[in-house]
Amino acid sequence: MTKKTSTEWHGCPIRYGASIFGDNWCLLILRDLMFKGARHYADFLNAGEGIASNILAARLGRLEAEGIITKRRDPDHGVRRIYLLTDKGLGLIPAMLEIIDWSEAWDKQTDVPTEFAETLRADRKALAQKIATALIAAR
Amino acid sequence: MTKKTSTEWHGCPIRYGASIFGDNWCLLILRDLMFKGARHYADFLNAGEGIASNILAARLGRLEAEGIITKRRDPDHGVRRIYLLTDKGLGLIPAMLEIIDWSEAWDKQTDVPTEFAETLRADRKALAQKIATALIAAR
DNA sequence: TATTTTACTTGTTATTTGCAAGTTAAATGT
DNA sequence: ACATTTAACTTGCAAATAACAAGTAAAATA
Repeated sequence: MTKKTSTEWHGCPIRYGASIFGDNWCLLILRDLMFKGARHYADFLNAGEGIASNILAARLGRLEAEGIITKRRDPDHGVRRIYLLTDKGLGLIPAMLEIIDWSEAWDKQTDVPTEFAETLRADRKALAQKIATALIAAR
Repeated sequence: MTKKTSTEWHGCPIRYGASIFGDNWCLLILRDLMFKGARHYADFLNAGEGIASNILAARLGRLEAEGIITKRRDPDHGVRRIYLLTDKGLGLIPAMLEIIDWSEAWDKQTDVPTEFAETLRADRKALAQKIATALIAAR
């Protein structure tokens, strides 16, 4: 990737979106934050995807730098840090839901829980809102 | 990434979606196919992002292997190949629109044409359908 | 005060990317 | 008919990134 920093970079929404979505590990971290209740470093490490510790640190740093997540001390356990989605991060929920819907539709091995799939089909916007509300409440 | 090919891989829609969305170049190729009328190898090469020829070939191969695009001879010019989105590929339009909307909302440098942005806000589903229909007609 | 928990770093090796140049097949020009 | 050009790749190599194993530091717990 060269210095497209002047013309194309600025202005293209996919180009910008790709800076977060165009990364395997970022997507999985966001998934864990949105749908699996992950909050701590160890939650991501042990999510079962086999991310390496240094890569995880790098990605969390990138997401934080982009303003998609925040890091704070865990009041219950000072050495722990809690990672949370910012409003900007919550804004990615609809895109994630579309990906889920697409995978469910086209990948035979994908298996979304029936209730989730139904709610998704019935009213995406409402589901996105519901998930966001729950995550905000858990802040 | 280790051999999660057996357990987690199967079943998780984000994990599957990440195989396409979790790649910078795939996203940009899809963008060019959906919104920029790209059809030939050279169109992607010269899209202004600076993708290397070998990487482009690898990504087109991956997308084809995943059933997201098809490759065919250009009847007007036998050495040329035409790359087209399959129905599965068209199914990614809604997810792309969400990413566009998100970037427009959160990135200051992103600048989506007003008309497009308005249509997007007004009725995403209709816009997705309209784009898909146009692409099918151009097949 | 010694051990453990938790979030990282560091060093090394393997894999992937990016770049420059080359190859092949079909079209076009002379 | 033959040489040149066009278009889609391939190949080889250097540079960047990721994966793996191990280690460190600060706060909690025993």
